[in-house]
Amino acid sequence: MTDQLTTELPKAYEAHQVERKWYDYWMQQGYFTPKIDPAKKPFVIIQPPPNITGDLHLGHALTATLEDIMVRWHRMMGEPTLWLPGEDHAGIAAQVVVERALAKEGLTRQQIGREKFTERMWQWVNGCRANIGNQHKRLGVSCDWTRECFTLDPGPSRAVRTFFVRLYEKGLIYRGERIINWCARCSTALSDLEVEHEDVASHLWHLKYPLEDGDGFVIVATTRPETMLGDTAVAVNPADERYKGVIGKNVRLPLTERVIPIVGDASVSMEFGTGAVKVTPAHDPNDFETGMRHNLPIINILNNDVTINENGGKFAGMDRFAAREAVVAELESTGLLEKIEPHTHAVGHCQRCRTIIEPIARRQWFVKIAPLAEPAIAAVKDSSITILPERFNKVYLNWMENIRDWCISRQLWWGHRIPVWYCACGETIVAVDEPKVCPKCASEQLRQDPDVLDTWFSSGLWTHSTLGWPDNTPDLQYFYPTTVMETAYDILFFWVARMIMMGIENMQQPPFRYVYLHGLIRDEKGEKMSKTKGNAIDPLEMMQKYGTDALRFAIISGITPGNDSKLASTKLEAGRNFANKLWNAARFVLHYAGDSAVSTDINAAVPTIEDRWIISRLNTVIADTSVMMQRFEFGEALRVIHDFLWGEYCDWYIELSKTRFSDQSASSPLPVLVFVLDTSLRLLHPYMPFVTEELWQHLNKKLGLGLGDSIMVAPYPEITGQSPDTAAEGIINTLIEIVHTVRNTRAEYEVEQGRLIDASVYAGERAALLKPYAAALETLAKAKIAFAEKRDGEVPPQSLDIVLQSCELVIPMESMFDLRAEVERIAKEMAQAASEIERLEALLGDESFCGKAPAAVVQKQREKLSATCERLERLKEHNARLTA
RNA sequence: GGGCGGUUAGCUCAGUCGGUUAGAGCACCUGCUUUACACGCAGGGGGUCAUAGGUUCGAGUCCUAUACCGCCCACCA
Repeated sequence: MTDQLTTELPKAYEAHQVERKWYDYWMQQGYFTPKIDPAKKPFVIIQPPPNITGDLHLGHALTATLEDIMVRWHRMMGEPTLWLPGEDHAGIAAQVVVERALAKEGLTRQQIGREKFTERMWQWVNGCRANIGNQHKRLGVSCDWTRECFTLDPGPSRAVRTFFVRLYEKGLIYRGERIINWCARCSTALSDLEVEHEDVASHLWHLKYPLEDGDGFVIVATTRPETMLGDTAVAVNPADERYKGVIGKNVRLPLTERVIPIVGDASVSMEFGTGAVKVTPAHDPNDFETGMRHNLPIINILNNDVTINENGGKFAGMDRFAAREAVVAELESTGLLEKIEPHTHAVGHCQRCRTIIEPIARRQWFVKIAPLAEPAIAAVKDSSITILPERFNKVYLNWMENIRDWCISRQLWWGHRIPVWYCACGETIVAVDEPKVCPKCASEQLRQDPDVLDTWFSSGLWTHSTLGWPDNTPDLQYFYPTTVMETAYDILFFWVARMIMMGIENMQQPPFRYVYLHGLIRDEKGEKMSKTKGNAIDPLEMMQKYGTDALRFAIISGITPGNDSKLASTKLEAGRNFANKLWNAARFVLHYAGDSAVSTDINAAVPTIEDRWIISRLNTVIADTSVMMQRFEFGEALRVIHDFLWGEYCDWYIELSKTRFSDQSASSPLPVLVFVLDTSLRLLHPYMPFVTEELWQHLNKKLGLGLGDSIMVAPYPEITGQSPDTAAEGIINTLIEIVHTVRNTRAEYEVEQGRLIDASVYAGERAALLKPYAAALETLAKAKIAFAEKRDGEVPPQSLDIVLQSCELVIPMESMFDLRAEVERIAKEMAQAASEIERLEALLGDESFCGKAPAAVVQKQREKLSATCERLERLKEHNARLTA
């Protein structure tokens, strides 16, 4: 250990000089890996695996810090603590990143082919994972790197295939033609969650469809006129009087001249548009359902690149939006466009590339989710899982209770390949391991489904696939279910909900006890940070500039569960300043301790009142922060520790200790100074691991405390002795009040800095206990104070008599300044002020001045007058007190 | 259309079970080369807790409306 510590502490804390050193030390010692102890209940967090799409951002830093706080705290409490790190292959998001890199070389993934593309993906993964790992390490995360996982590792991949096969065998995975969300840019289907709706100002086109029998028109309203090329019916509400007679008749669909029926369907709203709706089963989820009910044909009019296909007749080959214009133009020229109304509606966009989504009926793989949702709903309702903050219960339940089947197949090249093989004989084989021959016809010509699974399909298994599932490993037995799932609220549905469903399905019990949802970090203006907007704050830069502990302080302080926060540089400065404050407090202690060993047995000597006070306060802080941390109120707990260390330990206890050091006869404050510092450092360690370790090691080593090898495995503080010590707190509060009052008075009366003020304090039975602090008061308040129980007789003339909460303070004014000189000075100043007022009044009474001078100048003189009048009043009051 | 959150000092935010005089950081003003720290010390100014009602001995906190800001969900074309 000796070589780890510099002998002389520099004047300011230099974060980057100590951080790397301690992280390496912790790693070498193997502190991050828990020991399985069947007698103890473990504390477990599975880290939300960052996407391998680039650098870590502040959101990751927040996640990592919150989890590290919990993990370090529980580890110090002696619980076997596992924090399991990993990374997510991130399906579409990562594929987009590499496709962009390819595009810079003028290539597309199609040009290089699936195999080469996958190779490129793996190259990217290897670089990116190493990078993410290093960035996490800089943040100080104490996770168990020996158990690090990647979603595409063999273990988790087998878990994915196993889960797929089991669900398929239970009939909960099926393949079918349904309306899916198609992204033309990504060329894949997406789940409903991956579509982001955004209001777009558009139009409602009213189209005239001629009745086949030549007797007028039915007018339909649509926001996507080009889809009329795929219409296979018109629907009206059977209760709608306007359309009573037309149900069962046919219309001639313009442009295509197909004859399609008019059907009655109760789902049609009579209030919206014209009450008649065109039915396009291939391109609208509603219409798809209507089509099923009425047995309508499904005519898909779009190619994968969302150009119109051969079903669109002469519009074939046109882009969807060009086709829209062309269709409208042609309808207009044939008199079949009734009108165009402005209309704002929500349009779906691809979450990853912002391309407008097209609903298309396609054959895809789906999870029948309602049976999985049912126990997941129950788990939250019966509080097997507690979601924090509580309000997200409602959000969760509302989504789960209205959940729709989940489209899990993606037409991508990056991800877990769907474990399904097809044989030319028509057989479909669903298996965990690749089949060699067709079980039906023994053919070896098997073709695997080309699609991959939604990336969240594997993420959902993460709580148990990382622990060895489907094998019943010792890790799985011991660490499942995990304790806390800590993540941002924006992936409640994507991830948390699915983990709950899959965890219960596979393990028969929920995957975690608590869900703690944190908010998003925004920039100084409150805007969401993003690389494209250029307002993203890079956590690495911040750590470089302010230190890791300062960054951790900045992102934790002032936050509350589930609420967004803003990060400004002032917060980072506050964190850095706090680290430096601690650093110097420790320097003070170490300086006075010298090189000799110090006892921290605070019961060895008779404690002074301030000793009892600081220990009582420390105990209260331990008790309060313990409750707060159990409630996940880390921002508040950090503030309490900060305020104690700065506002009580440094401002008062250290200041009081100075007089004890200078007084040979006084008892040494060192045992308590060291005890409280050691305890506070341990209390703070989960929040600011580096500076606390560095200082604790100095204390431990230099003072020969024998506390252990590292603060991170030292015990988390617990209350010692009786608490609170109200008697001691009362005395010290009185002392503090006296100091504040004298300082206020000094400032108010503009007493010169060095002048020693005389005062008497009448404090009842506390007087005797306060007396020993007379020397301290001379330093802290620059006042020579005589203590007595109570005042006998009147307050002497020309004295201030100040009644405080717990005592009375009398200050003869002649001790603050030379009375006669002060009276003279006041008289002179009063005369000056009076003549100034006279002059100003005359000036302002002069009509020619007020009339001709610029308004601003007049105003200025008026302000000067009122200020001088106020000053004169104050001088008069002062004078009255002096001559009373 | 449904749901949620926010509104507290100039700024960013805390505020626990409803309980004395509503807090912090930053900014601002005044004064300090006090031998741990100027990344500091001491002192100071600054609040109708969005608005209107209500419950209560007592409301920033609970209830009911309203306004503004933000977010989530949603297949009326």
